[in-house]
Amino acid sequence: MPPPTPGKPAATCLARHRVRDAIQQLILSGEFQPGQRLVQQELAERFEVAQSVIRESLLELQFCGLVEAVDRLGMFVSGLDAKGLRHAYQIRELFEGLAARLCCESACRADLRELAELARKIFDLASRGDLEPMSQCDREFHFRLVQASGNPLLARLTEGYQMLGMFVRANRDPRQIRDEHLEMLKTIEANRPAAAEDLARRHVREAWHAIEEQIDQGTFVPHWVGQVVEYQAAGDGGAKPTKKKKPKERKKTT
Amino acid sequence: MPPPTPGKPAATCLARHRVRDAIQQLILSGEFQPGQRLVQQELAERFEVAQSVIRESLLELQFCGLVEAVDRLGMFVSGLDAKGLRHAYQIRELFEGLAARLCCESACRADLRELAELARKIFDLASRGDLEPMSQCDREFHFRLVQASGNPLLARLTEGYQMLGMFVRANRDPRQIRDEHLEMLKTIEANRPAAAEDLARRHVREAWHAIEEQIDQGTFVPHWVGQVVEYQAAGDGGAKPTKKKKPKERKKTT
DNA sequence: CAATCGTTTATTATCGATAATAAACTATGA
DNA sequence: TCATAGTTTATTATCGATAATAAACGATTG
Repeated sequence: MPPPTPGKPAATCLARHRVRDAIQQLILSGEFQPGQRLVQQELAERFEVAQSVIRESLLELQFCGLVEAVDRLGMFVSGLDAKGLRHAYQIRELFEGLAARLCCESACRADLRELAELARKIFDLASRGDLEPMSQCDREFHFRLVQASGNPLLARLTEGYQMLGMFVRANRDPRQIRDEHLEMLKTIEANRPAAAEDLARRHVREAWHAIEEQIDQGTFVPHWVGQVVEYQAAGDGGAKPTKKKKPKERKKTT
Repeated sequence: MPPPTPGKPAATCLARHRVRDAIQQLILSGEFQPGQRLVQQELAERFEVAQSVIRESLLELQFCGLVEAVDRLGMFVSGLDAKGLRHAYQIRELFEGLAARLCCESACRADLRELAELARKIFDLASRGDLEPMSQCDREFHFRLVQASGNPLLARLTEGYQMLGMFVRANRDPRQIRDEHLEMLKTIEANRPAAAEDLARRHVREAWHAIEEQIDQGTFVPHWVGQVVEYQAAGDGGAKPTKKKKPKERKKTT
């Protein structure tokens, strides 16, 4: 007769997931910088779990694209270079376009209303200069969009992989962003799939152009940006043992 | 002074990867059927590694989309239903289209020559009725295409996730497949990105239609098909604890 | 001073054992 | 017979320890 052990929180989430989310948070918040090495033992002590739990969490994050693993060498916070971002945006453009198109037949009124609400909120926050909440809202807008698309694989890929580029902030006119969002929604509501797809793709392209400009001007900060959204998804990934990573920053013999 | 231990194979690959590939093979070959439970202990004995190694391998495969995990319950070979396949093909269409488009500026002559070679080989094999090698060749064709696109993220997503749909066989006229492949290549060679993208997308749509027809007729076998290609990539993924899975097939008390 | 080789150390990869949990089973009572 | 509660068992999740490995260090020699 095993009593429910009243002292413990029943139905607790897997430690692996808890730690995964926490580390993700740390990466997105900037506390863990791109390129930084993630030492398993250190993290294990920090989160008070065994090293193997950290391993598994990092594996999940690897597949999210937030960390990269090199066999026998370690795991590192993924870097963010211009080329990688361009590639990510090429794909994001497809995803958002497909999402918008599919939404024409899948999104319900409630979804659209909520999306419009978010579009306005993004504008409000931007007007007030609250950049961080604005970014978060913007991400949520796009997450909701793919969720409303009715293609779970699309949602999983977008959320799971985070599409890398979703976590950098494009420096654009908030008014324009809002208008693009709203027009997209209007087109979806009008049930014009081709037009909606086109608008969504254009929207992503505009974002990319803004980021590209920042990169060219040297004003781009190669940082993950944002807080973890409430979503529930993860990993994938794969080991690319061929890729070499700077193994530096190893402790000296104290 | 640790001598190189001459008895052991130096620079051996991670056990995790070895096992991952082996299990993938077993799934694709059909020995492990969709829906089947993957018991860690069992696999650990079979591959002569610790259970934790199996865990990590399965995690990787989960992110590939080949297995699904349910927290505290186990891992199962992914199922293949009509809806899931449709969603996969929606995305595959985008990916192949983008790949073809990008190839116009990225693919070198050698790539194109090799692709043309493969296109012919696919036809030859199909003519002889060698369906399995044919499927493998076809997959290789599409893998090479995304690799030649010059967008590594695209390649990783396509290969890593295997795009699910890439591992079912569409029942089509081999001649038509060949012609579509070759026309696509010709368009790439002629540097007509928009046309190439369009052709690639159409090609995927055709494949999907063939599969859809098979499904409607009830002649579709819900099986993973194929052998592992030599690629090196992996998962992502994420746990979706909400999803319920048949926990059945548990051993009786012997 | 530069290059090479062995030693040390930090770190990952793997292992075997234990704790936690969910399903299967069994007994009990209406 | 059916439902329900307790027990057992199969299995996963976690832990702590060990083996394997790659970088850092240090001495030795040209």
